[in-house]
Amino acid sequence: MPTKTFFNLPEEKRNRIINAALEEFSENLFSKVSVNKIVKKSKISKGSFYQYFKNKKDLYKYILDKMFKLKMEYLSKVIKDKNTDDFFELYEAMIEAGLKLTVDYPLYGKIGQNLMLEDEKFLAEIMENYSAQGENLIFPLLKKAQENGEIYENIDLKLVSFLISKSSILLLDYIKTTTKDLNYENIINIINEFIFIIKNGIRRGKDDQNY
Amino acid sequence: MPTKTFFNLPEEKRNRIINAALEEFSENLFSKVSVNKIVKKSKISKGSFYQYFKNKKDLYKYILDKMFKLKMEYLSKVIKDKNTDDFFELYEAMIEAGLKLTVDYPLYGKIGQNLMLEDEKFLAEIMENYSAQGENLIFPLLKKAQENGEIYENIDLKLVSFLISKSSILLLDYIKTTTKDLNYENIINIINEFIFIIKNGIRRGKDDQNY
DNA sequence: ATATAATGTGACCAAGAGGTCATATGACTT
DNA sequence: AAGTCATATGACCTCTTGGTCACATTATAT
Repeated sequence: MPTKTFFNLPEEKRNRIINAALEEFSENLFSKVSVNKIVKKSKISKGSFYQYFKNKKDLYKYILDKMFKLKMEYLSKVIKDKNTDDFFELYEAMIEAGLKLTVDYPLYGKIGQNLMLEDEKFLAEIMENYSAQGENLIFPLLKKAQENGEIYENIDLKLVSFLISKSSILLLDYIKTTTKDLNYENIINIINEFIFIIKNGIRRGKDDQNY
Repeated sequence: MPTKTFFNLPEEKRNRIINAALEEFSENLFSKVSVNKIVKKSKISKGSFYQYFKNKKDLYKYILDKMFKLKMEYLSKVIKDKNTDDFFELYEAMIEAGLKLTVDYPLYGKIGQNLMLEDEKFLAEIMENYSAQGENLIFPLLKKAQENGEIYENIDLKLVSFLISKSSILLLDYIKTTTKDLNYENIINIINEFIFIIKNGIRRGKDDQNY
C-alpha cells in the first residue's frame, strides 16, 4: 500500500500518477513496466515516487486493488439485479459484466489480461489476498446447479469453473484475432455462442432436430 | 537462420549451444532470455555467438523451427495411424499427441507455452512462416464433421477451432493448478473430461437419463 | 522569527542488457 | 615458409533498469 504521504497529495497529482501507472501497466507485463517512464509521464521526480511507494510492486498491488474493487462492484450489481437461480443466466450476466468493465475501463481490462500472463510464482505472491477471485466465485454456483440437476452429475466442476474463469480472457483473445471492432453487440454474440457450447456441446445428437 | 559457420561446428558444440538455448527459452519469455547466460552456459564466447546467429531473435526462430518440425512429426503420425473420419476421435488423438510431445520433450513444451504468452505483435512477426499452425489444421476437420452432421449447423466453427487450438495450453494450465504430478493417466483423464464438455456441454437435458 | 516536520529533487549507483570489433589462433593451400 | 581464410575471444560500448541519498524547498506550529 502507498504511504500516508501519497494520500495527502492533492487529488490532481495523485490522479496523474495513477493514470500514468494505468497506462504503463496496461501496455506491459510487470517486469517490463518502467518506473522511470511512470515518473516522467506523471511529472514527478524519481525521489518522490519512492516516497509514495515502497517500490514498483507496491504501486502494482495498489492498482490491482483498485481494479478488483471495481470488478466486485460490477459483479455484485449483476448478481443482485438478475436475482435468479439459473446458473447459465447468471453466468452469462457475469461474463457480460466482466466485459462491460473492460469496455468502460479499457485500461483495467488490459491490466487484467496482462495479470493473467504473469508467471505463476509471481502471480501467487501478488494475489495472496485475492485468492477467492474468479474461480471460487463461480464454483458454488456450479455446485448448486449440479445439485439441482441442471448439470451432468459426473462433470468435474473444478475443470468447468477453471474454463469459465478463463473465458472472458479467452473470448477477448478470440475477438481480437477476428472481429476488428469491439462493439458491444459483437461481443454479446460471441458470448452467447460460447455459452451455447459450454451448455450443449457441439455434437449434434440423433434426437436433436432443431439447430 | 543461423550462419553457415554454425552448421560447420562440431556436433557436440552445436548441441551445447542448442541445449543452453532450450533451457533459457523454456524458463523465460523472449525479452527476458539473456544471451549472456546462454554463452556462459554453453561455454562459448560472446563474439562467437554473434558469428553463429544474427542476433537473439535469429536463435529464437531457429529453436522454434525445430519445435514446429517436431510437432508436425507427432501430429502427422497420429493422423496417419488413427485413419478415421470421426472428428472427436481425431481431436482427442491430436491433443494427446501434443501432450505426448511435452512429456517426451518437456523443454519444448515449456517453450511452446511461453510462445503463446508473447505479445501479439511480436508473435505475428515471429510466426509469419507458421501461420498455418494450430487453428488451421483443425478447421477443415471441423468443417467436414459439420457437413457430415456430426456438429450443430449453427455453431461458429472459427470459435470452436480457436477454443480447441488453445485447449492443450489451457489444460496444461489447469493441470498445473490442481494435480501435483503430471503422470500420463492423469492427463488423459482430464483430456477426456474436456472433450466430453466440448462434445456434450454440461447441461443435463430432460431426456438425458444416463450420466 | 524560529524550529520542526513534511515534501520534493535529480545526480548517482550497481547490475544487467544486446551488440560490436580489433585482435588472436589455428587449419589448409600453395 | 608464407599467405589465406574460417573461427574464437573478451574488453568495450551504449542504454536501461530499480532503487538510494544528501540536500533543497515549503508548510505548519509556536
